[in-house]
Amino acid sequence: MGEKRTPSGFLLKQRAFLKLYLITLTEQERLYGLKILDLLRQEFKPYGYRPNHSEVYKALHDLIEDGILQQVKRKKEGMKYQEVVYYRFADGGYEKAKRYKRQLKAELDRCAALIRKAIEDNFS
Amino acid sequence: MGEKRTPSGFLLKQRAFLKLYLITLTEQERLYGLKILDLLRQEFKPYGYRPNHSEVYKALHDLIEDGILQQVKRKKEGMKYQEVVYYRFADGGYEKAKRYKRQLKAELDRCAALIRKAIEDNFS
DNA sequence: ACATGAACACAATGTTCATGT
DNA sequence: ACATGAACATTGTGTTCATGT
Repeated sequence: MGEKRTPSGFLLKQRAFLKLYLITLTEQERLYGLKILDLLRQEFKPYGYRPNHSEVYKALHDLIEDGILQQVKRKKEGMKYQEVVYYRFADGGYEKAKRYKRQLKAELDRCAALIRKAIEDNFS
Repeated sequence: MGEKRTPSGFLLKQRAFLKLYLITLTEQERLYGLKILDLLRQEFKPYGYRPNHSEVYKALHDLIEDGILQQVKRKKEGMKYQEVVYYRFADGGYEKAKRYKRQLKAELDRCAALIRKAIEDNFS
């Protein structure tokens, strides 16, 4: 019945990948949802990856649920009325963020190794 | 509405990854479904990846639909009665296989680059 | 028990709709 | 038009069931 589904451990999921970037972006500059989306699309364009807006929002919401980020509603630069949602680390969130990043580093290394192996095994 | 779903172009899918290995295994040794599964699980164990039997069968069936492989039902080594399903390249399948592998090589290179970038962007 | 395969169920993620500025 | 978010739909994949040796 309500059994857990055990992942097979293939490559990391897009959601986790985005969460990692969102944490790093929060460490660096203050941005809001759609601006982040623009930025990521530009960054990844040469890599053929174009995330969509929902994934970014869902990743942000995940990070809130994880207790890592919190929202800050602010007036958009220059705009009088339009309010947008910026993010900063929640109380104790920075520690959690560092832990999450450590995990993801291991995951990325694992994925890199898996792909390297596939290239060796199939193209040598 | 029967609209197509455009993939965002994140990492490659498990199915494609397995199809690549199945082609290469077909070039090398004659194996059947569950033996292939055993082999792959052993190979990937150090990488934390453990495919399940359904994915392997689905990948094999995909390759048949693609016109790349065909089934050969044969008695299992030593066994008198048990028939198992081996695979070989279908007519013209080897050419298709080479084309598929070329594509996958590009995909794997792309994924490797994406992961390398993520490591640089988030851990430097 | 091993082997193959289909059916089913849940998870990941892309698309559309709703709401407001 | 931009921005946020939820709802919905489809794909990807893990689990279970069916059938036969």
